[in-house]
Amino acid sequence: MIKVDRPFFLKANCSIRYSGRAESQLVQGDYLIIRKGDGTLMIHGATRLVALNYQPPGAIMKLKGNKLISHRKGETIEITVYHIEQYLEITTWSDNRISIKKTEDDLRNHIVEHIEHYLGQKISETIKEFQTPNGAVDILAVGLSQYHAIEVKRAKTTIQSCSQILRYLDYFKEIEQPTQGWIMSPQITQGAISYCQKKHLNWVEVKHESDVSNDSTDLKILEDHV
Amino acid sequence: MIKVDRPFFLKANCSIRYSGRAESQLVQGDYLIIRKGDGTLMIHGATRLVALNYQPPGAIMKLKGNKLISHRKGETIEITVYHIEQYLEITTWSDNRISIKKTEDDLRNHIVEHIEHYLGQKISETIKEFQTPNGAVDILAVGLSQYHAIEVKRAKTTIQSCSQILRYLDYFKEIEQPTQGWIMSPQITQGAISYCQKKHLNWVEVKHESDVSNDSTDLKILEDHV
DNA sequence: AGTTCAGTGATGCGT
DNA sequence: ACGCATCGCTGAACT
Repeated sequence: MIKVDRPFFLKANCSIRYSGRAESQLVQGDYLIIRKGDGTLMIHGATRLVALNYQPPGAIMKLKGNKLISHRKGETIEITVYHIEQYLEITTWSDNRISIKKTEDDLRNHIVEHIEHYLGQKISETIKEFQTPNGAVDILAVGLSQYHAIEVKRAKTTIQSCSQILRYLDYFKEIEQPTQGWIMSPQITQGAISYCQKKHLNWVEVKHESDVSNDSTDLKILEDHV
Repeated sequence: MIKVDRPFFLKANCSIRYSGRAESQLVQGDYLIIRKGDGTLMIHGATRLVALNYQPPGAIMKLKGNKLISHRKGETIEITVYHIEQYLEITTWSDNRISIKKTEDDLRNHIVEHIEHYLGQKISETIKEFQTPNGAVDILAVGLSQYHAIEVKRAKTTIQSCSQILRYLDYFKEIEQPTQGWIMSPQITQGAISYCQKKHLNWVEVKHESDVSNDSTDLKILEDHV
């Protein structure tokens, strides 16, 4: 008997029906089903990272005959179980989080620390996450004659980042505050470059601090050898 | 002994280190590790839908002492295993895909079929996925005096969808082709409405075909039983 | 509760 | 391979 209120691992021959924001069906087959203590439900097929069907934390599961029914905020997953191959209750399960580096936040902090270097001019003040009605500017830098609205991307900048900053510039235009738009990222796509040129946005290549310090380590080794 | 070339389920006390696009560490604890035949790797904690650490299809796994090392395109996950609680090889595992409805494509097709109704005027031609240098317009409708560039969203429209269509309008402005921008979706955010007004974009409320014909009665019956 | 945005986003489809 | 948009995105932060 499956206890649906505890975390479990289930390998079963089953078929799945989902209804909610969208609707989907999965033909009968052997799938892997995991349910976590917080209500999270995942049905995984043999390939791919993302689950075939899923429900985020908060779902309630019930067993009716050979059907497992999970429900959350108007969304329902119905698992019709034909054969159970493996059923395993998961007892001890840690709930730690990863500590992560090289995020956009890291890069933003690095840029703020070296803002005059990257903008190539005197800056009197920088504000992170400056709120506008059209969203928050990553970094707002106050120069002598104008503002600088800077959008930071941790990886490759695409054309939608250009749009993002244009929305912020719309606001500064409204309040008649001269502002230059900037994008700072390690990489940028060709389409974004073209669009930047048309819209008079500047792009500056920046590196993550850890990548920079790796370079300097190489340099030190080089120096030692010289 | 863990066979790293076959799909497996592993419950283990371990610690994880990830290095690649970003870097992360996960303190020692009891986690659930799944590896699929295509190389997919997931490390799941006790809560949340998304994995703590993961690798998409294509990763190669090797066992070195008590370390499981998975590598893919300059990205490495290192699992230091201290104690194995459960190890299970997953033999039969189906690789079917879900068939899904109420996608953006469904909605787009529905709109095209009733384009004159939704635009309230005579339309001589519609083109799906019309290519511009700034991206593809969902629906381009040719009216008597001007074009209509329509962005379709399956659910709630946010401010970034407005930006998207503005990029396409930039192109039509460049080629001096008068074009009206439209957003069609079941819902829209307040911020998007404001920005639409400023930018002279129109929003039209549209419903998914299945919602209109209210044939989701079977779901309601299901919910009643839950 | 609503809105916006980051993400190791992943995934698919186009060039 | 790169570029771009969608996703039942999820999750988090802030209003």
